Amino acid sequence: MSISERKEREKKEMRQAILDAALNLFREKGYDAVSIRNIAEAIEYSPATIYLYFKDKNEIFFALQYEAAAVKRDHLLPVAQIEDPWQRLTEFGRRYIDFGMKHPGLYDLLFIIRAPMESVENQECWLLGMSVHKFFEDTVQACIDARYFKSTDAKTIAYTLWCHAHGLVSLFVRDRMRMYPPEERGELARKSFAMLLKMAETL
Amino acid sequence: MSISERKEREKKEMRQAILDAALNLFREKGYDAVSIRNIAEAIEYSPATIYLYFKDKNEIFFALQYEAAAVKRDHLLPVAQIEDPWQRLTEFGRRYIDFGMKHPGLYDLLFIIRAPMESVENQECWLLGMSVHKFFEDTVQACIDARYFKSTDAKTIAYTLWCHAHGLVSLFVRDRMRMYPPEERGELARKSFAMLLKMAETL
DNA sequence: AAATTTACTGAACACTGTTTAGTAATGTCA
DNA sequence: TGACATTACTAAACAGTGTTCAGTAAATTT
Repeated sequence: MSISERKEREKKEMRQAILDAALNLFREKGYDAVSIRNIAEAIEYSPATIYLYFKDKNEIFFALQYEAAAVKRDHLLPVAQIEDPWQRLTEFGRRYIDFGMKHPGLYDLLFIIRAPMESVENQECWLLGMSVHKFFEDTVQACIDARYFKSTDAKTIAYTLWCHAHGLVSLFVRDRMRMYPPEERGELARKSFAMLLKMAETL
Repeated sequence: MSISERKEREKKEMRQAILDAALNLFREKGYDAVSIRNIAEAIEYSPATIYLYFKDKNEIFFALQYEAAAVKRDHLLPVAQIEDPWQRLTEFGRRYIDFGMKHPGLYDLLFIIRAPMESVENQECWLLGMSVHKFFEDTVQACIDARYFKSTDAKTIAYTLWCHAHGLVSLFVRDRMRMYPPEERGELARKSFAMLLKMAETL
């Protein structure tokens, strides 16, 4: 059955080609500014062809969101190797912010864009994101167990750290740091992260 | 010149009617989901009429952004009455978060939606926002002067506090707290704000 | 009363997401 | 090999979008 195998492979390639083109366009112009016709033109097929591979424009979005979640996981999970929980937590935070800065388009996709949460694709994405979030909360708990924190409220600690990191990245990604000169922004973010760590040590 | 006065008044009323209708629709359905035709229908005029009062759809957005900035200022600036800088700062933070929770549509308009920043309307909005931000940074500086903080890096402290508050609000506004049961979210946000204040005391 | 200015609109243009009917090529099987 | 079925794709259409413009009817000025 080599023929049907080739067909299936080609189908996957086509699907991926659509996703690649879509991601490039989304990153350049944003989700709403990209039309199905734009994507179709980029892959040199008719708009209707896209609908043979994706139910609608949303489903393309969901598939990309899943890809973004996978990239994020791969960016973060290497820290699982770090034994010391406090070091693991700080490196996790550093990498979380680094992911957002390096892939603003993906971060947008995952945490900022207003998106309906329905499809199967998206449920997988959700589960993936949840597992990373659980790893994060577990690391906070490990810090508590190792007496790095006096507080024992792991959930609130994790959420508070997350708020800071998300706030930092999304102010950056959505260009709400105009009051700070461009060349200072990176430095300010780094200083703020360091300040948060200092503060967190007193928890 | 009572006639021309009436005309000018009517012109302002029409402009405001368009803005009111647009804001209602934007809050219900989001910026992109609202069409000029929807707004026109709401005020019972033809779509073309809208263009006599606004250059394009973006300019309606800018005008609303300015209104949002004014609402935010009115929500926050009463704390200027509070003498003690630390109390002033904490109440400012509480109100900032409160504003975001109470007016998610306006918060979105101001800090999340990807928006080109060009028009005159928008420049006024920017100046308004800057003045509130300056008040915030001044309050942090006042806390430093009153020895509430050991650190003297007002800018980084202000930015760090802002990151947390913005992260907290925007995770809420953009519905990224699904891992926490709905009835716990408010409580978690309150706890996190309290935790940040506790941490900030050690700065 | 005539001329001008104002406020508004219908209809069009080029775009959007999506559906449908149809085509041309490929794969299957007698 | 020839007939049939499936696959992969598309042109064209539908209803929607932001926006423009020629035209109109009413209000105001002369």
